[in-house]
Amino acid sequence: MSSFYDPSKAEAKWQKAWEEAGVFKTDLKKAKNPYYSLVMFPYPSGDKLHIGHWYNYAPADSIARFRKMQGHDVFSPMGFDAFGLPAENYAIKTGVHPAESTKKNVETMITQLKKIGCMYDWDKMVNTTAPEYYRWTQWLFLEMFKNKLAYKKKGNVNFCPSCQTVLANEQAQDGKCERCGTEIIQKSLEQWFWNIKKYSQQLLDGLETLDWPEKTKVMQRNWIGRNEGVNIPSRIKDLGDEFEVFDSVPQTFMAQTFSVIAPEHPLVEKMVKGTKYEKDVMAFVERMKKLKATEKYNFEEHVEGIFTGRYVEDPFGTGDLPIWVASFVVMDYGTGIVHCSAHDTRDFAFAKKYGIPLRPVMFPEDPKEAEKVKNLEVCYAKDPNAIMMQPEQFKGRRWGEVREDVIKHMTKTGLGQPVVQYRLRDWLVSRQRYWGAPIPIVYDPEGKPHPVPGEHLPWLLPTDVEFRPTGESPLKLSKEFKERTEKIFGKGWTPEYDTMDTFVCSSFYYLRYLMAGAHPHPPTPSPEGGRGAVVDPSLEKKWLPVSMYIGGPEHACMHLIYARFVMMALKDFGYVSHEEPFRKLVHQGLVTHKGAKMSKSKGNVVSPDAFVNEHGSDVFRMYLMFMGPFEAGGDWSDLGINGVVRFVKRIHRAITEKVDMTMKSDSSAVTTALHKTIKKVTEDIEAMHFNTAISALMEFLNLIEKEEALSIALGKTVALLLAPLAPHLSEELWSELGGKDFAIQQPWPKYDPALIVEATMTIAIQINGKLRGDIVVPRDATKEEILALAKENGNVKKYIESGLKKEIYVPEKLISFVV
RNA sequence: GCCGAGGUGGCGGAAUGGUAGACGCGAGGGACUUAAAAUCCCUUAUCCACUAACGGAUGUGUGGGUUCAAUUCCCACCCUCGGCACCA
Repeated sequence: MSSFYDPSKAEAKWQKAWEEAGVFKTDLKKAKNPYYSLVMFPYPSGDKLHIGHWYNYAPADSIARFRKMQGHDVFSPMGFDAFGLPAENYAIKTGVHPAESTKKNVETMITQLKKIGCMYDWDKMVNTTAPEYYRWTQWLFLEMFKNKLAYKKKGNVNFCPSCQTVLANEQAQDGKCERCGTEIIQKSLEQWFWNIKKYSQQLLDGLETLDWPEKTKVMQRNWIGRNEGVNIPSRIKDLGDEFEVFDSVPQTFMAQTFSVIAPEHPLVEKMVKGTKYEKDVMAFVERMKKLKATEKYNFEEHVEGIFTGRYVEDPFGTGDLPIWVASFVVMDYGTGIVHCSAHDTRDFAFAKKYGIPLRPVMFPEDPKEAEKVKNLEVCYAKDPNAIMMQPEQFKGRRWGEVREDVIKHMTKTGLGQPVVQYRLRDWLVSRQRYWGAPIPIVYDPEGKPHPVPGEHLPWLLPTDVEFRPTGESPLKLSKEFKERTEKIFGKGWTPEYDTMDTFVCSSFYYLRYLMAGAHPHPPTPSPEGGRGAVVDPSLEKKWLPVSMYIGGPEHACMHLIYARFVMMALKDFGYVSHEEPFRKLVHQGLVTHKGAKMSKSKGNVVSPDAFVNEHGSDVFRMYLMFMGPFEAGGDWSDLGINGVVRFVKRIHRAITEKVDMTMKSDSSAVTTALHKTIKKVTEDIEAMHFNTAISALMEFLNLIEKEEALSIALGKTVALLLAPLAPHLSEELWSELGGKDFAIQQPWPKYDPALIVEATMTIAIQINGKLRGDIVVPRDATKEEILALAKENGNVKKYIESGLKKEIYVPEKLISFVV
């Protein structure tokens, strides 16, 4: 046995050996005890793998390996979310076609990924840009269309002036483009939407069944934004138009003295047409539209409005409500028109600004404060102890307890009816970009949309286009695309020129992994055009939901909500049996450097390559895991990695030099420590506390280094304990110790609970809560014996001389004396 | 503003009511070496005392509280990070 360990040689050797033996290939059909280990698949960028990739994939692989050794049939696939803007932007700059650069990037990335040494089953790879894949992205669109969940609508949509495309609501984060950070503007465009809103309640309810981080669930709940209230039937005086108005705080409905309507509301024009208000109101509406279209709309700077001259006809018997157009009303929430009262801070401020009358209906107990409310000096809102004055039958009751009764009252008298509103908006799926899956829709000469029939799928992305961001889809520039459409459908027919949001591609990829070999690389069109089912129902039933999904928290309200929606829709369409795709979800933390997020502009990016080339994958991935708790991330240190470099060298040396074939067993102290270590490492990996699992192994190493010789059984157990964390080192030790097959194919070591009990125990002694000494006693000592021994302790003795008030014994841990 | 997570040595962190600082980095000292690297051994929260040996005080963002005992539980506040934010 050699005590010198060369990671670069050993790692290449074992990666090759694993691949040749096919140890990570999963027979999806035959598997008995399935464990689906999934990581968020990467975008194949031209850059090398960064620390974020390693920090996601390596620990995920550790868990997968751990499960495999525990007897699961682990399926751990890898693929590429390869449609998207970077390749297109690269094409604009260099003229290299996105298909070409993507293909090249995928190839380099596969080589890099293989160096991590993860247990991926490469036969099951997917690539979203392969026609065999996007055929299913298009199929999904058609299913949505067929089931009336896809529709085209004109409306104000988020537009990124830099990416020159519209964006979904989820992708406009803090008013900025999720991709490039440019401020979003509003544009009125006709776009394709998917009706995710229909699944609001189901998306909310499903969260209860999931083993996900609570903060992610909270984020999704907030994003869905369930809100209970009443809908108040209302009518415009003289015009007779009827509509409903949502009110989530119905207790104060009697206080409502005016109404506000969104500038883009279609009723506005009708209300003012031919009246003296028309010119000013429509000018205001135009100004609002322009404002939103040119800059990030800041509501605090722009609380403004204008009177329409119209009224809501006396909804509560308190008089007509003047209707104002107001900048702050959201068109997409409720009905785009709201009744306003003195008991809402924004309504109050608006009324004050324009001198609109207010009428408070509840007051604080303190007469002085109540006077202020009466005189409209302050806005009084949402105080549970407020005393109601109106309506008459609720007089004297508290605002905080009257809600349900008011709703009942309104329902009974026809003033309103209970209703639930959600903040979630429909998913805008069209993009005015080239490098995406074409929307499989064609228009007849009248402009009516028709689905592209299944036999024409994949509806190929044309190649004869120029890459120019114009705000319109580049597909318009393709001659072939137009000709193809006319040839198939007839003269005057035109294709849809927009492509799909890449989040559509990633909303079902976990199903396509199960379709073994469906996406060969490089992609080669199969004679059947990749037909079949989106997923084999028996495999879906067996392998879903995903056992463990690991990825960044930034997807909480994007990918993770879209994928859930798509799965629910597919279940309703009858293609899958589960409605939730990911049973357990874990987010990896962020690896920072010098306290800041790594970025090219800050110049603090750490590239894994130099470290991996020098020390190997095992060291690099173990250091990432050792840095801190997995879900918390950590700050990278160039020096800190030395600890793990030493650990790998030392443990290899200790095992290879000290294991003695003739030794039958180890000392009882070493055996106890070994079993304690097995227990700790098992529990810590289970809980994804990799940092403490590694410390436990380091502690154990510190102990065995002091031994003259070790048994072979101990050596083999150590090799196996290392398998999830340092898989190559583990194989090296396993084979050097004469282990059969691969370490990764062995069962996970078990500990013997009887062996972790030590013969003696150390009892700490506290006097008035302060540690004053400790005693070592035999494990079978009684409480009385221990207390007596403690009182004899030299240092303790002088404290308890002054008189003992109380003594507390915590079994096996400590004694607390109170004097 | 609202929601969530967090604040522990020089640094990364450990401990979730029971010996605070495991494990590692860094630093200081020593051994080996002609020398250096590597490796190994000792020390390492702060302050005081002692240094022949034994000790003592303070200490987990701040201020209170509960308890024999609090990093851990409760109350108030400060700070950092993440998310949401005209949603009637």
